[in-house]
Amino acid sequence: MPELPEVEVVRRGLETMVLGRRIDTVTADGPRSVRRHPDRTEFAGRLEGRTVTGVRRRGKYLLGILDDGGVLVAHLGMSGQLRWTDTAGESMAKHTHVVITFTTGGQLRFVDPRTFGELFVTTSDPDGDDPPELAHLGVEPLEATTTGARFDAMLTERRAKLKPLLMDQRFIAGIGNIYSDEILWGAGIRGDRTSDSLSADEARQLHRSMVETLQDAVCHGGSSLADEQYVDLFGRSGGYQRFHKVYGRAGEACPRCANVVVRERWSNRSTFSCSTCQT
DNA sequence: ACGCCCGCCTGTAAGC
DNA sequence: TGCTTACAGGCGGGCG
Repeated sequence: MPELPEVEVVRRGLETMVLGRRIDTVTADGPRSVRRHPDRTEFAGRLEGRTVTGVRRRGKYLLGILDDGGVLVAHLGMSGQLRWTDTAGESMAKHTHVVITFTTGGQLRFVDPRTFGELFVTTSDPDGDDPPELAHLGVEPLEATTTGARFDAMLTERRAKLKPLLMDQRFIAGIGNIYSDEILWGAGIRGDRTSDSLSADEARQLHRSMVETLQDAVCHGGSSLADEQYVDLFGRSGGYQRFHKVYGRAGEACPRCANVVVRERWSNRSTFSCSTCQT
C-alpha cells in the first residue's frame, strides 16, 4: 500500500526518466485501470505526441504535467506499480494494464494485480492548482505551509479520533495505515484520542513526528512489506520497514519502553501501538 | 460531524 | 494434498 513516502520515491524516479520525453504510443488493455475513460482510445489519444514537462506529487497521487495543458494522474492504490524499462522488448509482467512508450524507446508500465489503482488524463489549471478530481485533498504534510501552528489549529477545530483523522485524505493527504501508526508512536500518543483533546505540546509532538517519520521513510526508499511487494520505478525495494517501530511488530518489545507492541483491529484494519508509552 | 460498513480486487498463507 | 477462509487495505459511497 504505497503511501506518501513510496509515492514520492516513485516521483523522483519518474523525474529522472520521463521528464522532457515525448510519448509515442499508449496501450491500455486493462479497462479497470483507466475506468474514468470509458473510451480507452480517447485516453491514449490524449497522451500520444505529448511531452512531459513536470512530475508532481499530491498526497498519494502522481501528476505528469503535459505540454498541452493536460495532466496524467496516477494512483497506485494498494498494489499498483509504475515500472520503467529501457527496452520495449522486455517481457510483460503479469497484470500489466497500461504501457506508455516514449519516442526514445523507453517504456513506462503500470502493473496492478488488485486493480485498486488507476490512471486518468485531466486538465491542469493555469494557476497550477490541483485538477478538479483532486480538489478534495487536504494539506500536504511536508509542505512548509503546513506548520505546527497550522496543524494544531486544524486538530483543534475537529473532534475525530486521531488515527482515522490522519488517514483522512480530505484532512491531510498521503498518510495511510502504516505511517499513521508510526507517526502516533513517534509522538507517544494513542490513535483513539480525539483531535481536540491534545495539549499544545502534544500537537507539536504529533506534527514533529509526522514530518520526521515521512522524511525518514523517503530517505530510506519507502517501506516494502512481505505481503505487498512495493518497489520503485526500477524494481528496487524500500528499506524503511527495518525502522518500523510498531507496524507489523505485534508481540515484540517497544523500542522506547520495552513493553509489548499490541495489534488491534479497528474498523476492519490492523492497528499497532505500544500498550504503555502511548498515552 | 463522525464512525463504521460495504464493494471493488488478487495473491498468499493458514486452517481443516 | 486440496479445498476454503482470512487477510492485506485505499477509496468512495451509504447509512445510522
